[in-house]
Amino acid sequence: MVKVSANSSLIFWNFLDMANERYNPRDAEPRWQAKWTENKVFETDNNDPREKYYVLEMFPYPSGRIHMGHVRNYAMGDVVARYKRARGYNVLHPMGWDAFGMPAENAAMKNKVHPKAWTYENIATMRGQLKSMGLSLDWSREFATCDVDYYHRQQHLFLDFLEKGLVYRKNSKVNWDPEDMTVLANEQVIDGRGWRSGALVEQRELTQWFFKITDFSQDLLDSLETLDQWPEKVRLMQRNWIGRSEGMTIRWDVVADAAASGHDEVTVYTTRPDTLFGASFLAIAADHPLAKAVSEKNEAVRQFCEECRRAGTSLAALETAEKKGIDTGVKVRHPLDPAWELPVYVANFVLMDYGTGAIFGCPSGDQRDLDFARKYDLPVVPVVMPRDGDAASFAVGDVAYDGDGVMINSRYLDGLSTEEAFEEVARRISAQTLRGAPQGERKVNFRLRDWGISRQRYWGCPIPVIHCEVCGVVPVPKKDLPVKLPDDIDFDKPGNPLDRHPTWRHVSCPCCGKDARRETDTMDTFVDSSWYFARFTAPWEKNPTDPSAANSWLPVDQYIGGIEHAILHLLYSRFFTRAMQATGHLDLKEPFKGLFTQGMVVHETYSRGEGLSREWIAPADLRIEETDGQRRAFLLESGEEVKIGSIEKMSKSKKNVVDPDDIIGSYGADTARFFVLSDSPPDRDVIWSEAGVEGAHRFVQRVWRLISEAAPQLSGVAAKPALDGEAMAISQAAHKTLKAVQNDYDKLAFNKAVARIYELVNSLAAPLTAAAAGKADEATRAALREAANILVQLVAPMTPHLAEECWSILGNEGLVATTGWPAYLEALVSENEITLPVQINGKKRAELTIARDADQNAVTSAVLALAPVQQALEGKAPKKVIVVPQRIVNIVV
RNA sequence: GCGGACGUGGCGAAACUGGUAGACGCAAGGGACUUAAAAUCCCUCGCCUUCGGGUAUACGGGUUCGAUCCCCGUCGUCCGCACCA
Repeated sequence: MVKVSANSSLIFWNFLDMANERYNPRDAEPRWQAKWTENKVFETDNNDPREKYYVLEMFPYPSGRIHMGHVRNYAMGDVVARYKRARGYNVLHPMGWDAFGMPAENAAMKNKVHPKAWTYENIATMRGQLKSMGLSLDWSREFATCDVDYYHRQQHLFLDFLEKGLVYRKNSKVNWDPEDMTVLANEQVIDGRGWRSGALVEQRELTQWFFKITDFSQDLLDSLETLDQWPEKVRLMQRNWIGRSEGMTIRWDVVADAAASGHDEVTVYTTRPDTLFGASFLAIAADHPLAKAVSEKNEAVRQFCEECRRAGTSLAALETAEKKGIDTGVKVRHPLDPAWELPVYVANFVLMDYGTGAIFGCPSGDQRDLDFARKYDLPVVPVVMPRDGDAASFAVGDVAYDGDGVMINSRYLDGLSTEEAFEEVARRISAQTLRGAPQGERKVNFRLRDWGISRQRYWGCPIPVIHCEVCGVVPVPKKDLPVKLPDDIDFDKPGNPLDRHPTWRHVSCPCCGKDARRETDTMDTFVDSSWYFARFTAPWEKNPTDPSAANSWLPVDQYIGGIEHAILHLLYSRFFTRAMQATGHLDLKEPFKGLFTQGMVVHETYSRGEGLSREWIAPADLRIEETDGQRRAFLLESGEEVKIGSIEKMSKSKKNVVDPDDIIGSYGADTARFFVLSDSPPDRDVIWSEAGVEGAHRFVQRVWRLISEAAPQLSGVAAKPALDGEAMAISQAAHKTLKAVQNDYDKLAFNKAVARIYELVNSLAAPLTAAAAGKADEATRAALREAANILVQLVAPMTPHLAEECWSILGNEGLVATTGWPAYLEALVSENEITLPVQINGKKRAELTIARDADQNAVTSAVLALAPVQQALEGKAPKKVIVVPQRIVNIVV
């Protein structure tokens, strides 16, 4: 694997007595990294007057070691940072750690290490790994979210949000793991059981802290339009998540009856008021107040509601659950016909936390309502018919019609379109009153819920409030911040260690001075990552931000990270930016101007055995052989053959991981960086393969060999592009590539940049070799020196160490890292003559080389004179000649 | 179920969003150098071919002088949301 040995001295290079050694990244990389650090090349000054550029990659969770996904993510960000720096921007490129969270507590329970020690040790390891990648980061701004200094400012923000009414407390249903005695997030509940304990998860009502993200629902939706440098996919996902719908609320009068205990109306939300005459029942959620009231007197209803609550947890159960309901006995009056009475059911498919927790069922227009109606034998009246339907014969069988169309069976609405009927019903019901208030109103509804941030855990940012029996919930005064996590904790028992700490929670009330207790909930770790990008702009500041620094650096110009954060992290950050604007910490709405979601690093899997006894094998433990096009894998130890399986995301469980340390150790950081950037488009998955890495490494060595061999001949001449003569081809290749690659870098098309650079190296190989042998004249050497410099600058963002090494041996002053981007010469990138493909009837039959600025007539007559064209025309005139300037000529015969 | 994306050689992919399909890399094959190997360099490489050419971008249609690109339909893969009223 390690191929960094010096070349055999037996090899005889007749033209060369030096620089015949292979490039040794283990020597060169640390050397250049030290040089960059020593010169503080990547430390950013907030007072630098140049135009700013903020590039940020999603900061890592300090899990222990970096993985290839990190390498790819950070390599991309680093290319952008180095490229923009060369283009003259004042670049901010910081790094930190998303350091709070469950794994530290799990490690504490399992290995008896303190979460703090575990976390900071991991950070130290990973910082070292990132540094070995040679990333152009401003390490002076580094922080971890578990630093007291950071969460102190987060508590400050919390208090400001609280004061602004953006934080509140309410009862809410949570997933409660009775064994671990903790709340679980939805994604931590698998098939109704806790992901760690395996215990059946219960739904519990707890008082929880919430951020009022719904205050911004409409704005978060509307502003997506302005994020034109975000992937359309992500914007769409956010749009769906916010889930805006336009409809109306309608109040239904309850028919006076002994069964209806204390409820005289039911409010439903609907997006289809036009179908009101097709209504045949109301359905309410099991948690609806009316359902609870009825339950007290009706045992059957109580049991049904109970059943619904139990079934609610697992997704699989929801999918397959039969639509079921139970008649409450309550009847309501139709809002457009007081004589019409409808039954009220409790139904298992109605959700309490969407709309009003109550719906009216229109079986002909909604498949679910139809299934329900058929099951309980409720009327099915078609009220909407497709435009081309026949009113007399139109009927609904087993399939509901939920499209637009023409109203039927709807009295005065008949003949109207669905939109017109919507308007008419909305108008009538809004004008109608029930007990002195309008019976309904137009309402925009959102799927987005407020953000519950309470976590019953230790390793998170403490929520800075105090509960006093007299004064109620009292915010911790800012002067008393930070509320620090206690260090002396034990994880012997399940549950929140803060809760059972002997002294921590006991505190006197800041208002009345009486004994009170601290809030023991800590914040969701998504809070930590919702504003770190703002903190990086002035991490030394005693307030959460320095608004002037935040306003000048933000928004982040290019944010790069995984698609898995398309919704939550990005939505929360967008909310936080708005909330911080409302509280004066910065003044903008959208934190991320450009967003790029990179693909994963995937790898083949290897295994032996079948089913339960299947055992996964790490790639490091085997060797691959190829015979007759068949690839086979064998264990290194025993030689036993194992099965080559599918290509999947690198994961510990499938053991198809490659450790970046191993790759950097044997091939160097440049090879690793270059490989993850080449081949696949950056937003797609890249397949890690040994052959691919070898290829990347060959490229690194090739560049070094070509340049270092020619360097003695080039370092003495001044770089000068050749504008004529033999050497012009060299300068043209370099300048054309320069233009193309900078265009690719602008678009983050790293794979295309790589391809272009390969082409340039291929075309420079022969002249460089000739120059090394002393067979190049002065002009050629000057052109080669210039071309070599350009090549080095082009690769510098991707393989920065190699670039510095080449830069230096070519005799250039200073560092590539601080050298400005070269400018291509227009004269060298535009050709005087172009070759046009000539098609006959759309098939290519000839080529025509002609002056670039030749007019259409000149092109036409030149084309018609071509032999293949003459032949095809057989003396006749062409039917049509299409000349696309600079592109193609097509002759129709 | 709803919404979205994608489908190009043995493989990863290009093709300036209607203009020479397969750049570049990987793998493979042949050759040079070498006692031999590694490294390096050169050549070949979608399929068929009677060597003129024919044919090919999941499949079937359409629009166009011209379609990987636009339109309609079919199949397949992946992703997001999911009882949303």
